[in-house]
Parts: sequence; C-alpha cells; structure tokens
Amino acid sequence: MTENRKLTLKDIARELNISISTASRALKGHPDISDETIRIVKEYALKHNYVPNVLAVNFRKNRTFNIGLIVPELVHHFFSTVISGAIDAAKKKGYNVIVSQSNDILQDEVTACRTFLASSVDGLLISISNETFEGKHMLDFINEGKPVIQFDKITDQLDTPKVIVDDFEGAYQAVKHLIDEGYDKIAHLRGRSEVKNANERALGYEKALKDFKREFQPEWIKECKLINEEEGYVFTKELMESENPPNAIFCITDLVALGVIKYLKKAGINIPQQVGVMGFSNWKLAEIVNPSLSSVDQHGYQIGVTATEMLIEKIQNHDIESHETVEIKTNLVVRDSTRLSKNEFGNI
Amino acid sequence: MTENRKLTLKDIARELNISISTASRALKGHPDISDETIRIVKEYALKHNYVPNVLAVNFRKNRTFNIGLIVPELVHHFFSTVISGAIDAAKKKGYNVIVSQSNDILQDEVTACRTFLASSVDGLLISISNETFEGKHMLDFINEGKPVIQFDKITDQLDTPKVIVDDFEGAYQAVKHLIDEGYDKIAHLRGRSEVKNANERALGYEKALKDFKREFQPEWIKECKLINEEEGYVFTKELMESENPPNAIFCITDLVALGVIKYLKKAGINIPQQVGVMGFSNWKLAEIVNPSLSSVDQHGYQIGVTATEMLIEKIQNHDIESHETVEIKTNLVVRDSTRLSKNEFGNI
DNA sequence: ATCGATTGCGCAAACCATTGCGGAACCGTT
DNA sequence: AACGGTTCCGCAATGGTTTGCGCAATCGAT
Repeated sequence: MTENRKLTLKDIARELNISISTASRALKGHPDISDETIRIVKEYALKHNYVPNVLAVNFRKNRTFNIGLIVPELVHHFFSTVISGAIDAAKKKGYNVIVSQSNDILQDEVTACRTFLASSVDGLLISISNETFEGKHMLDFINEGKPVIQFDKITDQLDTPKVIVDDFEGAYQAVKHLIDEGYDKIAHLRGRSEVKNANERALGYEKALKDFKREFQPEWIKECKLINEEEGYVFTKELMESENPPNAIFCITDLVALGVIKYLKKAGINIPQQVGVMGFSNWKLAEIVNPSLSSVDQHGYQIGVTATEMLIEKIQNHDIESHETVEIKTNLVVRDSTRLSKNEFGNI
Repeated sequence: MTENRKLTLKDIARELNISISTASRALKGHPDISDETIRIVKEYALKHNYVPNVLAVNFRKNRTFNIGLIVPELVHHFFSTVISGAIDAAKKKGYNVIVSQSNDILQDEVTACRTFLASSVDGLLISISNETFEGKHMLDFINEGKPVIQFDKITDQLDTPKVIVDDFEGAYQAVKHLIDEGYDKIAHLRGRSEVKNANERALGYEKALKDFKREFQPEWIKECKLINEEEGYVFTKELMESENPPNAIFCITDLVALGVIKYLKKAGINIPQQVGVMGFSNWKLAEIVNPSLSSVDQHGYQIGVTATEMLIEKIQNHDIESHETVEIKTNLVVRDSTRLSKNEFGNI
C-alpha cells in the first residue's frame, strides 16, 4: 500500500547524492566509508524500510540459501520428524528447506535431484530410495560444487558425509533386553538384504545372540520384502507353527511388529508372557497398540538437525572433500510387549 | 568434470556468430527468428547441454518458482498428507515447495511469513496457528502482489481464497451414522470455540441431533482446550459418572477419541455395545487402536493438491482479487467402535 | 523506380547488488 | 616542495537473461 515499488540501492544513492557502491558499502559498514556517511545511509535505509532484493543478491553470489531434502516418503512418522528437525536447524542459519519425495522410485529421485540441481538449491540432504544403489545423480551435484549429505538410508557406493542411525547397536541393545527379560529363543523378521540398515540390524541381532550364547536358528530369520503388517502376520504364523517356535520376535520395524501382535492375539498367544515382541523405530503406534510395543527410538529429529548443520557448514566452507560419518545413538523404549519381569501398570 | 563452466547464452552467441538476443529468442522459437537459425541454435544448445541459469531467469522475471507452505505442525498425519499432496501437485507445474512450521505459535508464523516474503517465494499456502486471528503478516504478502491461500485452519478475518474441509457436513454424517446405528444419547467432545473448524463440527453435531429429534443436553458438550488423549479420558470419566450418561461420544479428533477409548476400557464399559465412539481425521491410529475407531477422513492429500493448483493458477494469472472457497468433502470410515448392528469380523 | 509490407536480427537497456580498481583529497614526513 | 601513506568514495564492469525498439534486407505490388 504505502510503498508501491520496492526501494533499491539505486534509489538510496540518488536520494542521498552518493554512488550506488558507496550506499552498498555503507550499509555493511565497510571500512572505506566514513562513519558519518554510514550513519546517514543506514538511517535513510531504516527509515524507508530498505530490504535488499534477495533475487539480485542470490544471482550475484550464485547461491540461494535453500537446501534440498529428498526422502522416500513424506507421510511417514520417522521421516517427518527428520524433516521437522531439518527445517528447525535450517531456519536458525537462515536457510529454507525445499522438500521432495521419491516414493521409493529411483526415477522420481533422479528427477528431484535434477530439479534441485538445475536451480534452486545450495546443497542436498537425501535418504535414498530402495531402488538406488549407485548414485550418479548425486554425483552430478557434487561435481557442481554443491555438497550432498546422505542420511538414514544410504549407499556406500557414493562417498559423501553421512548421518546414520546406529542400527547395529540399536538392534544389539534390543535383543540384549529380550535376553535380560528371560527370552531365550529369539526370532528376527528382518528387512531386505539389499538395504544397509536391515543388514546392520540383523548383524546386531546375531552378535547379541552370540555374545550371550543364546540359541541361533537360521529358520528363525525371515526376510520381509514389503515391510508391512501382513508380512509380520504371515511370518509369525509360520514361526509359531514350526517345530521349534521362538518365544520372542524382534522386528525390522514397528509396522511389522503390529502384524506380529495381531497374529499372536488371534492365535490366543499371550504377549509378553508366552512371546515377547520388539519393534524398531518407535512410531506413534507403539504407544497405542495393545499391548504397547517396546521399540528402538531413532531420534529422527536429531538426525535432521545434525545432517542440516553439517550440510550448511559445508556449504559455507565450500567443503566437498571431507566425508565423515556421524552415528546417532538409538534409545531403547521398553513397553508392555516385552515386560516380563514386572508389569506395574497392566494393560488397558 | 567434462564441463567446468556452465554454458551461457553469451557463449552460444559468440560461437554461432549471432547476438545474445537472437540466441535467446531462437531457443524459445520466437517468430522473429528464421526456422534455420532456430534449428542451428537449438542443435548447438542441445549438443553442448545448455541449461539456462535459473538464478538469472528468476532475477529477470522477478519470481522463483517456489511456493511457501506453513503448517502448525509437520509431524502430524493430516498435515503431512497435505504437504505430500502439495509437493506432488507443485512438481507437476514445475514449482518447488518450501515448508515451514509455526508450532502453533503466532510469532513463529509471522517470522516464517517474513522470511518467505523477503525472498524466496511466489505465493503462500498457510494453515494458521491457534494463536492467529487477524492476519497482518499475510496481508503483507498480498500487498506485494503475491497470492495467499488458506487451508484447513483458516481465519475469516482475512479475505483470501480458502480450501477447507467440510467440517459441518462431516460431523453431520458422523452423528447421523451414530443415530442410524441406534445410539440415541450422543455426547460431543468439541474443540476450542475460537477455532472455526471446531465450531463447524459442533454445528454439524447439533444439526443432526435436531434433524433426527434426538436428545440434546448442553452438559454433554465438553470443550477440549489441548485436544489430547488426556482430555478425552477425563471428560469421558465425567460424562459416564454423571446422572445422565450418553451412550455415544463424538470426538473433535482421533487423539481425543483414543483417550475416550482408554477410559471406557479401564472402566469396563464395552465398545461399541454400551458406548459408541466416533473420531475425526482418520489418522493411522484409528486402524490400530482396539477396537478400531470409526472416523471421518479429511482427504488431506486432496486438500494439498487443490490448494496448490489454485495457488499456482493465481500466481500465473497475477490474480490476487478472487476469493473463492473450496470445500473438500469428507468421507465417513466406519470401524468397530461404532459397529453396533453387525460385527462381521469381530475385534482382534 | 518507388513504396509498403514483411521478415530476420541486433543493439542496448533493464533487472539489482557487488566489487576491483583507480582517482581525489588530505595528512604528515623529509 | 616532493613524496608516501591514508582515507573516502565513485566509475564501471560483472553476472545471465529478457525485451522494446529500430535497422536492414528482401520481395511484391504499383
């Protein structure tokens, strides 16, 4: 209303009878400019509400103060917490976050990368799709001097900094807890063998069994392909109907654990008395399901914050060389589904 | 690697012995340029992989192909579906989405608006915080010729286009369903009276009771302030211990309904036989909770798509005048918590 | 031969902030 | 008086693209 056209440096210079460059330097307190001039210019700018044209600044400096964030799936509790952390951390440093999703489709991921690269982004945070193994599209990014950081779902075939969950340790602690509670025949519904996180969790599972000398049976390990409720249900049925059924089941994720719980309830098997159930990820559903589900919290928010801070630092230092990997510790959340020893509150 | 510096129009012009403007026009098939020249330029550009410098284009055209999206809370099933829809719709039109969250704090919302306005965004999609009543910060946007669209949580004090859930009708249908199932004493745990959605739902509730001539008791309406599980629990206790307890409870949202269910189970009251429970929003938890919760689906994805398409159209037409309101229809999802008549599958 | 219309293309400004470099003015030192 | 060192400030280029305007050439019509 009041101001129609935005005020530019040129306007200030004309009005104050100085050159544009003097105006520019005065505004940032450059030592070449006298205190008096600085004062006058700053006063004028403030009074007339001068705001630098960001588009022009970005153009000149060849950067945007935007960072790109690609996740497989936005409507997903874990990833939305990561995004939330990324946005909050970026905001603190004056960056915006442009979000995109790959739907676990490589082609969509490549397209998103291209779009980001073509324009609007100073750096990239990415959690890759299930279909991504190399990473040429991410390499393009690095080749243009724009840093890339992988988080959570990563590929080791591309040498970038990484922020990951300590899946191995998380799984180890989860299984150790089951052992501590007294379960001694522990099965594992694992994820796809091409996915690194799944392998790490499986390794943690095996290590714990070995360290505490518990029974290990290859047929107690089932590989989930889709990571959904139904697989949990079906595999649990298989396991419980086998000759040597387990008395605890450690699941690749809470959703699978939900299927496990559904089967066990249907089959009249008591949780946690007869069979303990452990999830992974600590989604909202873990609190809600009955019995409530023990799980491993991944601190998604912290992952988002850490990855974003690393990225922005690399952007600002033009650093695309270093390749450190940060592991965010997990946190075991014990609930009713594995609480054999003492069940203080009872189920609802 | 291969190309160090990006190819510019200037390079093409030099190489082909034409002027920069001819190169520019040739690339977009301007009628002033001969077919022959167009062919040559396009061929050269393709061969050398010319990509226009987006920063320069944006600067020149004074737009960014980014749209801003502000929600109260990102880690929230409904809002993440909206965001997902917005991103997908934006991608189709060549726009990016920059996401921010207000945490239901007015100050954060204002700051986010300012950041977006100062720079990086051609238009704004916003679902306001609980603390927002006027909307001066959004007005600033409009005054700069950048369209704003409100969705879901809106204020009528600011005259913008709106995309909203048909809360009234959704609530009406939900209560009608309860009546159809045979419940005749229906309570409502409503939301805050300052929030429009909450009022609409309450009106739909009252209208249904009136239309079907069911008992209406002011003390059956409880106002939730925080919209959480605990309020559901506490109010249900109050209701059920009163002299005239209801036999169905219609809740402002699924989370409140979860508290209702917890109390009823604790108190040994059968769902749905003794008391029916109806949620609103159809979160993931509605499927998971036991008994599964009937709810009203809000089609968040569709809201995101619709709002984004409207916004982009307004951006492209420089239209900040029209102020139409679009209502997205809801969809009743019946589950066990209200299935009095015939319970085919039984609870798990 | 002259005029008008059409086609094809280039000049230069515009967008706005930034910055290397050089000029001018002023000081103090020798 | 001459010189070097500061201080202060502006010129002009830079970045890449877009676009209004105008020039030049060609052709057909009279």
